[in-house]
Amino acid sequence: MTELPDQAASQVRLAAVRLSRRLRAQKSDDRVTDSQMTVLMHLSKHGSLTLSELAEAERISAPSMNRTVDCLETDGHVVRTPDPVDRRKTNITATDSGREIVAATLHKRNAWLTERMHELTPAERATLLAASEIMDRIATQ
Amino acid sequence: MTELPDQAASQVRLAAVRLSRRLRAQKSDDRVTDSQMTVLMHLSKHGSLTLSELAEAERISAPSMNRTVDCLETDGHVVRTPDPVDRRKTNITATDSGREIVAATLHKRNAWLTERMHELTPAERATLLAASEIMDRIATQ
DNA sequence: ATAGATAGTTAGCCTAGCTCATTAGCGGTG
DNA sequence: CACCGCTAATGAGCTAGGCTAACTATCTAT
Repeated sequence: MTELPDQAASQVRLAAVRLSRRLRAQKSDDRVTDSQMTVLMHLSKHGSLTLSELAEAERISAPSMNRTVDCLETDGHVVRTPDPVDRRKTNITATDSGREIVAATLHKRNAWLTERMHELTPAERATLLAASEIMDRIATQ
Repeated sequence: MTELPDQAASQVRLAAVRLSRRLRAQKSDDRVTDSQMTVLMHLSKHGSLTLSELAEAERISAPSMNRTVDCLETDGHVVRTPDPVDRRKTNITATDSGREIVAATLHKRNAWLTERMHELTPAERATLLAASEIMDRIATQ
């Protein structure tokens, strides 16, 4: 592994891409898309956030996040309220509808992966969980 | 973890999606896109394959794979040759140009992740590598 | 001979990322 | 106080890469 870092990276890359693709294919109902769901989760965890904060949290560009928030706003799952102090900023908050979706959708959304993880050995699950922490650190650093 | 399978799955899901997104953002030159590169790698490893075989290998639909192969063909990196035995089938083969790209691009493509993995401890790298095998198994099962 | 299955393809849709450019508001300096 | 440069949000338009539905050609089995 140390002598073949490229191949190790290649293997990790392929696995991450394939799993992510497979996860997206499991669309499990719903009322919101995957990226919208991520934003709603973030908002119900952290309360009101600005567009830039949301974009940075997911490491995507502000215009990309703007579109996602637009859709959520149109569907009534978030509201934009201008910041009273700095009027350039817009605070984005989940509505009751948005919070309700998070509560209702979370386990449905993860059902496929949860089931797959059930079929693993405890050691494999532990490895996966440990790795997910590392992957997230790499991805958001 | 066993008592909170949804949260474990959620963590793994987020990590996979975020890492995959981050990886895609590292586009590193080039002459081919990410999915084209994956196909070329597959072809140079396994020789001639049909469209369906390629689609199944990556667990995507035939039309999706068809588009990727179209682009590769237009750019001269693969050729389609009708199967002499079963004329419904089309064998897809990498050209010299395609193989050359695989050789030249592999390490560039993984440079970002390779570098990140270098910053990990050996134990973390081992965890990541072990997890990638599990993730790939889940994704392609 | 024909009916059904299979392989590839075309057309058209969707999600979700991006850059570039614009508008509005903020803060500091001549 | 006027202006300049920075920041926040947004609009426009592009791209990659998934999908389904529907068509054609071919094969296979009855």
